[in-house]
Amino acid sequence: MTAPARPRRSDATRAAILRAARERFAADGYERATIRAIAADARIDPSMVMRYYGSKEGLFAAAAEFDLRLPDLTAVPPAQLGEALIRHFLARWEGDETLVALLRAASTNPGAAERMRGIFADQLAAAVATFDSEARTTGRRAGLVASQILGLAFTRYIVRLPPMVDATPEDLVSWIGPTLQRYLTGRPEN
Amino acid sequence: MTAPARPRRSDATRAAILRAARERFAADGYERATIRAIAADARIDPSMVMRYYGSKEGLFAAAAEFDLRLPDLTAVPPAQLGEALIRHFLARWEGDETLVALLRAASTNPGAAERMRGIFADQLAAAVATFDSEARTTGRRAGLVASQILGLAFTRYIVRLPPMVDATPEDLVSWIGPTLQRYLTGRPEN
DNA sequence: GACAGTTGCCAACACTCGTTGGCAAACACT
DNA sequence: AGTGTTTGCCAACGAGTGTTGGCAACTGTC
Repeated sequence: MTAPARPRRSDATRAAILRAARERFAADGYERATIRAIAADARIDPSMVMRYYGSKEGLFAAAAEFDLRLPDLTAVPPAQLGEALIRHFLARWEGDETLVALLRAASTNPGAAERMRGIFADQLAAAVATFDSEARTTGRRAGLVASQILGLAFTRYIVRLPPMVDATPEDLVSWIGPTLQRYLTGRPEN
Repeated sequence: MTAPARPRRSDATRAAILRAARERFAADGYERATIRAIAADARIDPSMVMRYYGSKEGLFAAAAEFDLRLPDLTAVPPAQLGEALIRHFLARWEGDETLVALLRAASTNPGAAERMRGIFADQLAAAVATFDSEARTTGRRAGLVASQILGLAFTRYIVRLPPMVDATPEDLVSWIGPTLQRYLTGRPEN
């Protein structure tokens, strides 16, 4: 349908806009991140943003494209699933501010919340399903993992609770890894 | 300092504004909740909001006043601390939308984030300190508890992940109670 | 009944926002 | 060289924001 992706001269501008948008959305949330500010960061005119992305919603949709890049969990020893997951998420959060942008925006923007639901329903639940075949419990396990992962991100990157900001990745792995492990493979009330 | 709180005829109006503000802040977040919309809900003129609360920030500060009302944890058997806490939080979330308002606003409003830090640093950490005297670990335990509690609220009330919305309170107690228990009394890597 | 204080509404200000249309320069291609 | 397309900027529109000042109606007190 779309053109065969012939490189355009404006690709650099498009990328600059996207980079600035991710920064602003991550720092300020959806409504406080203005098109004008994003354009200023990218050193172009606000109208260019509209031409290339149609609207603010369109820009956000493009900027919030995200892949959790979950590893193949069937290759992980079952007893180390929790540790592997928390390590993966920590690395993914710190290296890419897209998830922080999505997290901040999801609080106030329905579209962002919908996207967040999609990511955790599709990608995370799918990964859990590779080793937990019981369809009824898969969703719950994925939801519980999401609650702890997003709570970690929320307290560490958004609210910036001092104890969570100061904790080293290893601290977090040793405390939260077992939690995820139980959510993934345990039974309640044990 | 302030007058001896003689009842004013406008107290009902003040209360109506506050109630409408909490609803709007909880539903829409800080920036999307407009003074005009809040005033319309309270069936008064927007200028009244300014007269009684000074500014939008002042209104939010008044609307986000919140007490976790944590019980005396020294009266709880040590082995049931986690369960007691998750039960208390679930009841507190569901019965009062102030915390949802604060949670939503904290994503984008620095003042709200500061308030959230204060609540969890002062009230929660203080409660943990009543049975964990080791000052160095108290903050960490409180932070971990906050991460799971806020993650639960975020996924259940804000993003509305289906598995977390559908879970009954008892489901959540049986899964998350043990997590809090370990954060409160356990050691890492067990 | 006169009068100060309170309660409420109306109209407007100054500003910012997303968004649009037009125009000039740079480019690509023949 | 000439033509159509792409890239970029400028100026502006219309809507919505928090906020302000003034004015009418009501309340309570002497």
